[in-house]
Amino acid sequence: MTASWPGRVAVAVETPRHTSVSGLLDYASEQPLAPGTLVRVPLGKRDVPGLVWEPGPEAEAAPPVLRPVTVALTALPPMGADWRALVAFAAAYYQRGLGELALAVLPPELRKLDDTQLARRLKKLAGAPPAAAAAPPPALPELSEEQAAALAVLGTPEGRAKPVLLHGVTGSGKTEVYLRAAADALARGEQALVLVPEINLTPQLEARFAERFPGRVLVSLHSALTPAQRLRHWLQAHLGQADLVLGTRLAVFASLPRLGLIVVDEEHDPSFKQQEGARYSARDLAVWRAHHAGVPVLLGSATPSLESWQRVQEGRYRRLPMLQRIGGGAMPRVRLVDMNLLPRGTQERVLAPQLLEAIEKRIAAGEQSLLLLNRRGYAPVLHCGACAWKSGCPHCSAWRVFHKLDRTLKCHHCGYSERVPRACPECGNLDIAPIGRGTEKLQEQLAALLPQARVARLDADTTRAAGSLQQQLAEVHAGEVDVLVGTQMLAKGHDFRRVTLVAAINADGALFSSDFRAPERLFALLMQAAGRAGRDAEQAARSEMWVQTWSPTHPLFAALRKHDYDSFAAAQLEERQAAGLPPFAHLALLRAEARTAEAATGFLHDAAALIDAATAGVTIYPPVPPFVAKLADVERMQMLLESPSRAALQRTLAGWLPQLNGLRGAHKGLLRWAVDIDPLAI
DNA sequence: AGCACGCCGACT
DNA sequence: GTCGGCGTGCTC
Repeated sequence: MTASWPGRVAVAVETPRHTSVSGLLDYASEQPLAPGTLVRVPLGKRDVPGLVWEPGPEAEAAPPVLRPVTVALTALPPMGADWRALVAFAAAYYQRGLGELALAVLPPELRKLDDTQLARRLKKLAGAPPAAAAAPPPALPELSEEQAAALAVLGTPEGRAKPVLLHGVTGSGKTEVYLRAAADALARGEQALVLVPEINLTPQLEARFAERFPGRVLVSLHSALTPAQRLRHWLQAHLGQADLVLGTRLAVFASLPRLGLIVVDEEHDPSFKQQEGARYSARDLAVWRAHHAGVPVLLGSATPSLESWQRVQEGRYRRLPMLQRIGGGAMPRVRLVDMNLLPRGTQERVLAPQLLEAIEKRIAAGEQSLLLLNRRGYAPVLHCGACAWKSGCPHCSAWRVFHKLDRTLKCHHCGYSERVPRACPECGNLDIAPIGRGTEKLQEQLAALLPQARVARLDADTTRAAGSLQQQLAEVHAGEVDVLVGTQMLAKGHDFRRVTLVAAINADGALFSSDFRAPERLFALLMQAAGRAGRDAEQAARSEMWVQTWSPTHPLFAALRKHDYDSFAAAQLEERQAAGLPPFAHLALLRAEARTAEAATGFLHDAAALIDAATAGVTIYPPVPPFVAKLADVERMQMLLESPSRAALQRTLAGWLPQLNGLRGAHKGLLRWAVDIDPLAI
């Protein structure tokens, strides 16, 4: 709490919200400091970074004596009012400390510099020429009817008054619409912000923007940049030098003094939700930011999130359909393989014979096949036939995965890794066997089944080294690969011209998950995967999407066959409404971590007891363990809160979370807790 | 979250 | 005799 006072400034300081010290702290300052100024202030024995903020409501008891601001970094232009509003909104909505969030979304390098170092960097940036001599503007491709129609709508003020959902199938040319919309913003002298779900997707989009806008300053913002690059790009955006900012979810917090357009590509992608710390949704914040700044926001997807889809139904978003592929190519034909019909004992070992045959035909024709299996490693678990030992992780409630190439057992959750034992560690039996299969094994099997083919694998293990993803993709593009095996990272965005067959090897996993969003995610993934085939219109007619499934009668597959997102979405929304789930209800998840499950559960129970659920208009569910209950020797439990009213849920949380502090002492072994607003997985 | 203070076990 | 374990408390 703080009051306006001569010589006094309110500062948002990096302190977690669940401590008594939260919100704004007061400091003395001789010179008046504008809100948004970066400062360092004393806190206890430390010097911590902070941001000057506008004073909050009057405090009844101001501290008797104020400590002075240590230093103000006045070389850096203060963070603007729009940026502060965004951060303040996000902190309140996601229930985090203002200063904690504000400083977490600034480039980490910024806090290390003093004012003179900062001034030097800024001077260097100001001196840099604004990009090389303008290359000739490229010839613009002719627009399809749907692209032209979408742009016509976007060109009118009414068309931009609401968030726009660009519902475009893979290959329909959404990117061209982004480019034209960005061109409009640039022509108005404004900046465009383009968000993509994954770092992997930035280079190709960056290339297209760079080609289209020669002479304009384009910067990227994502966590794979070096600290110095990230600071430089961030500063270029903050100073208004960058015209185009392209980045992953963290870029939604970029400081953009001339913001004129926000694009969220693949808006349905779960990667837009931060899964640690402040668990914000960059897509939702993008919509808020655009609305607050009065600029258009463009959400693009072939399979929109049901949240966005429902908003279209309610008339809050405008949908612009783009359902034709450029060049008139058809979507690939979907072929289901009923795994129940395969001979017993063969299902786990090989692909369905008809799929194998189809792949062989592609190889003979010089075309490529893409096989998706969402499991890294050779086998998800090792098993001893004699004593039933399995390769569990000693630190997590999960199996350690057998990686054959480097002969290790690796936990994909905590990273614990050991050499594969020669014999069962329990009983000494030499006959320990892998169960199930991952991408390594699939690649091995394919190589044996298709000795004439060049079989490559692309997953997080093969792309660990910097640049290796781009290099492997280049090999695929160059036609040096016949069959490409990989995880879902293959399904996203990459434009494979020679691929005419895509197969999901084990599509079902998600269907049996307890997560209510599993069908939505699976449908999106399969549609996206299908979009990888037949990007070349000439081949589109012959291209196929194969799905191996144990539940061929699931309605999801019927919709997939027809590439019918609309009916799938309608059916899902009906189920969600009946069950009182998002987007018809709002969720928050309180997660607790402790030495023992009992401590975590006890804390959650006590926390629940603080709320009068009936009066609050909120339903509180009993604590349950998450999918991986123990992670790195920490036991975890979570408790779901649900309300049909977002406001009621927000009100409850705001009053409740500060009280949880007082519960800490009563639960021995409780390590920490956190709330996740609008959780994606429950 | 840091970083202190503070009170009990095995080491040079 | 100290070094150090982490419990509890404070930070404008």
